[in-house]
Amino acid sequence: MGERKQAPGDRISEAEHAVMEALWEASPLAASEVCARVCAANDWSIATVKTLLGRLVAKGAVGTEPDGRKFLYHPLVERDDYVGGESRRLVDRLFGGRAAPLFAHLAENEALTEDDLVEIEALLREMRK
Amino acid sequence: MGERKQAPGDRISEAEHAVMEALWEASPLAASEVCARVCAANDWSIATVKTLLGRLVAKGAVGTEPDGRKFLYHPLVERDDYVGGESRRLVDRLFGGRAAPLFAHLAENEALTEDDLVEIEALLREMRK
DNA sequence: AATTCATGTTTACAAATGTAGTCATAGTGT
DNA sequence: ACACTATGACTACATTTGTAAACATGAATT
Repeated sequence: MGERKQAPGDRISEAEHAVMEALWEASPLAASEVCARVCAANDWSIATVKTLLGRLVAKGAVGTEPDGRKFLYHPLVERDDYVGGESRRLVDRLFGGRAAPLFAHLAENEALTEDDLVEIEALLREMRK
Repeated sequence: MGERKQAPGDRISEAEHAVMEALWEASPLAASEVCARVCAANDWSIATVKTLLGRLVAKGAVGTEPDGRKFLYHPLVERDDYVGGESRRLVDRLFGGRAAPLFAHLAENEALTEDDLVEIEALLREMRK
């Protein structure tokens, strides 16, 4: 059967997610390199990053490979899976699993740019093909 | 400028959200009535519901009106505002504020039903009008 | 060899969250 | 009047999260 990317209870928290983004953008990275990419934006210290990395490893979302005396970290969860899971959760929780109301909401809130509209139209045509 | 429905730090948690859904569906409700609607589904006791209601009142998301010796609870936050805010947060956090990639994701994961497609197409036409 | 530095590990601690018990109090039934 | 019962308020407590310091260890530098 399918692959289990992550234990179900081990959700990635919001702070952890910022670290994941760094690793998805480039990996493997050392803790210091992750900090270089996220500490300023989030006003974190290296200690915080180390904690978050440790928790992500514990959750099975990040893997390590030794590099000399230190570790390099790399994602074990794919961004697509995470993002898809989170999107799905939101749609399930707020819209009873239906995507159309979400879309309607974004439209109402003017969260849709002209580019979005064009892209979505293209996607729709693609799906209809 | 715009209205501030809720202090920014006072997010509604997931458990609290279930209570809000009950109140959005029908209000005002007594605590026991809320429990009647959510306790079974979430395997909660009345005590849990009372705690959640108390927290929601503290957060300013729910208001009370006395009814004899008890309270009736009603939402102070509109569902549309909550849902819109959460949707926006997700799109911002995961898709850099762009809705199209979210849409693409839902499409990929087959999270879009035929009905969704039809509705979204209609919405698009509406926006183009 | 001694000092410094980077790094992973352990520990810390407050706030939020999930879940619920206890307590005081005010009606209800008898 | 008195025992129950429903109810809101207060208290409780484990877990998760955000944020970080302390510590041990091994490498780098002098």
